[in-house]
Amino acid sequence: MSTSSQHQFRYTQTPSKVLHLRNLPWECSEEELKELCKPFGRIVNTKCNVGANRNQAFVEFADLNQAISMVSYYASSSEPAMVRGKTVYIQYSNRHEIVNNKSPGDIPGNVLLVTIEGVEAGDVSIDVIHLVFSAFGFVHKIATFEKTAGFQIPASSPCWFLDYTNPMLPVNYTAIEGAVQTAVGPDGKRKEPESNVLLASIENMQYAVTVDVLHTVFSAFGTVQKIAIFEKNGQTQALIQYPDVVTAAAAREALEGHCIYDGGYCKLHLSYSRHTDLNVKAFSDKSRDYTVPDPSVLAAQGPATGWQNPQTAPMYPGSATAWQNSQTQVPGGQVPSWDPSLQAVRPSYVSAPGTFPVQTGAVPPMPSYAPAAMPAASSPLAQSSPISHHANPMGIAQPSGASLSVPGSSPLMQTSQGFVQPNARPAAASPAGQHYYG
DNA sequence: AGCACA
Repeated sequence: MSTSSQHQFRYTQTPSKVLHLRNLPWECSEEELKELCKPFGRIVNTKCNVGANRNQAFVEFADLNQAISMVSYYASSSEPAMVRGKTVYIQYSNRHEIVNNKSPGDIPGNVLLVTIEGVEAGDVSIDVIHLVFSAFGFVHKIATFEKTAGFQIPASSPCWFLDYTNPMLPVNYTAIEGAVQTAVGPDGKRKEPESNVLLASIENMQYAVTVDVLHTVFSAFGTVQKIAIFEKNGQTQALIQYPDVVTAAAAREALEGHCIYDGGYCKLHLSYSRHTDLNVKAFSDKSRDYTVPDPSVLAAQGPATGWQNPQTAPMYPGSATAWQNSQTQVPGGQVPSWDPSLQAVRPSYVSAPGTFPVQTGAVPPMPSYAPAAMPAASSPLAQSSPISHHANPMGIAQPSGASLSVPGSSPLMQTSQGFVQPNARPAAASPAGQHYYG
């Protein structure tokens, strides 16, 4: 036995600003502690619920004399110190300050642990969580998991993770899209739920696939709200957000397995993302949010009428409108306000999404616009020629305006010419929040 | 009823 432990219980302890209190009622609160001690001085710190029985505590006074006065008082008092009817024994602590080593969960930090009760798994999406907590500031990252037995997150359990801090990727979709596959992996439930957001993997990416290219390709099936491009295991992937599942399903059905360019280049493999609302930088080279009004034309467009609460809109298949499938139809009443104007730039001859001709050789009845009529650098969408597998008159213009000049490449995007004509886009007809390249 | 924290 060491001398220090012998000294631990000595009768005459050196006075300390810190008092050790024992025989407290179980889980004595800090308030109860202060009520007992504050008549003797100013309390600068406490530590409650100490010991296996959680019935000890420490109180630190601002001044040593205050601690001495308390000890002295009760040493000579006929009335012992009491809390909730229990006699409290008070001594000088053998330390001279309280160090508050709180339990991990009590340490103020920049990461909150949120427990959501009374919901089924997946009822509260990461998007909703993001929305809620964004009200108080920038949310850097979110990880969700199910706590079943124990407190550890098993490596095999689903753990949805979003990173909002990557400057290149406003959202680290790499992680979450990867998590989807492991989540539904081994137990046979590989069925991915439909989503209004498509995950596109681009194989054999011989040529650059830009946001603009993707926008053009995927706009053939409806309004593309947001796009995010990222790298995953050296492969380029992209997320394409539609307003609803129906449109996304149509696009997926039509585009799956097809190539953006002739010759098997930039082959698309499409699946459903777990996302319903992407959090992307509105104008970056790797992402685009078409629901955010282009600042350069915002003034001319008036108030934005984009999806202000987009994460809920695509959630209900019942609200899916018919116009995506029947593009000549006037949209129904539940269509957002910008939709009717969309019809103005959506020609009736664009075939239904299901028959969207990609590299299949099915040539739609499209007018042949003169490529020369198009501003050379105005838009990467500018595929004015009809479907042709023989030549790509302009190539896919890069954002810089330079042409790719890919011989023999015939991009998918040609079918989009009908409703996105850079040289004929009516300013008023462009749906609000749908300003493509201002 | 007798000293946290590492």
